[in-house]
Amino acid sequence: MEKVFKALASEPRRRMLNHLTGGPMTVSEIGAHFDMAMPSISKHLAVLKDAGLVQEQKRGQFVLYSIAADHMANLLYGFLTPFCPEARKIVKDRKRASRQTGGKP
Amino acid sequence: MEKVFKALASEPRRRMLNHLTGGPMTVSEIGAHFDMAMPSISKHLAVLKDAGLVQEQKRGQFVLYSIAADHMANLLYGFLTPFCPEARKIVKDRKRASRQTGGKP
DNA sequence: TTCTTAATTAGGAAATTATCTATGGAGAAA
DNA sequence: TTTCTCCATAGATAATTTCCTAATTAAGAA
Repeated sequence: MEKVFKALASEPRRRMLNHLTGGPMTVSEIGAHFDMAMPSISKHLAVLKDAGLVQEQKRGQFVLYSIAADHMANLLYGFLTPFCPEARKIVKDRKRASRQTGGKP
Repeated sequence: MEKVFKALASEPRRRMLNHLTGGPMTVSEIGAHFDMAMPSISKHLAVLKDAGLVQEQKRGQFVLYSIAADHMANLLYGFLTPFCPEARKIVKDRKRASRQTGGKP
């Protein structure tokens, strides 16, 4: 949770996640939406990856990043469980759905 | 969202929220669970309050803090909506339930 | 091979955050 | 009133985060 919330505690990183909802993107494509040097983009993506919020996939000389929306949802629902009883049910339902669609529970 | 995630990006603050699930507590009561000077406790609570994750209530010379679990859940479900379609339904259901129980939508 | 593009790593400056001690203020108790 | 308790604020310092430029690695293209 530490890494997750630290990763989300940055506006550029949250914007990157939003961009990635449109599908996988290369580092340059993502960077095109930001007024920031490329190494900074790369580092932000590394933080998101370290938190498990995105995945990377090398494609020749490119690196494609994609969002790990399911994992992010599981983490946040899990965090909410102690505070919000309904979250427990959501987590359970998600696990069941995941089993049926082939994800490991 | 910036303030919320920055507030949650701290282990002591997340622990404080967990302690508060047991009900309202004074600053000293909360601080008793931490090896930290009182002003630091006070500051962490101020950060949580600024993010809307707790409420404070003065009681004589004491200050009672309590968790704003509903607000926290609404914020996180709202954040998840663009990434996780089911979150939208949850937000909608919560709004409906809130209207029925007297919360303003 | 040599050149170009894509991305990361390295190093350092500036801003933010966390923590402490010391102090201040408001309410209860003596 | 004076004193004590609870809590917040102020100021200083150490640690962390963010961002840049420069250099490096890796893959394609010429």
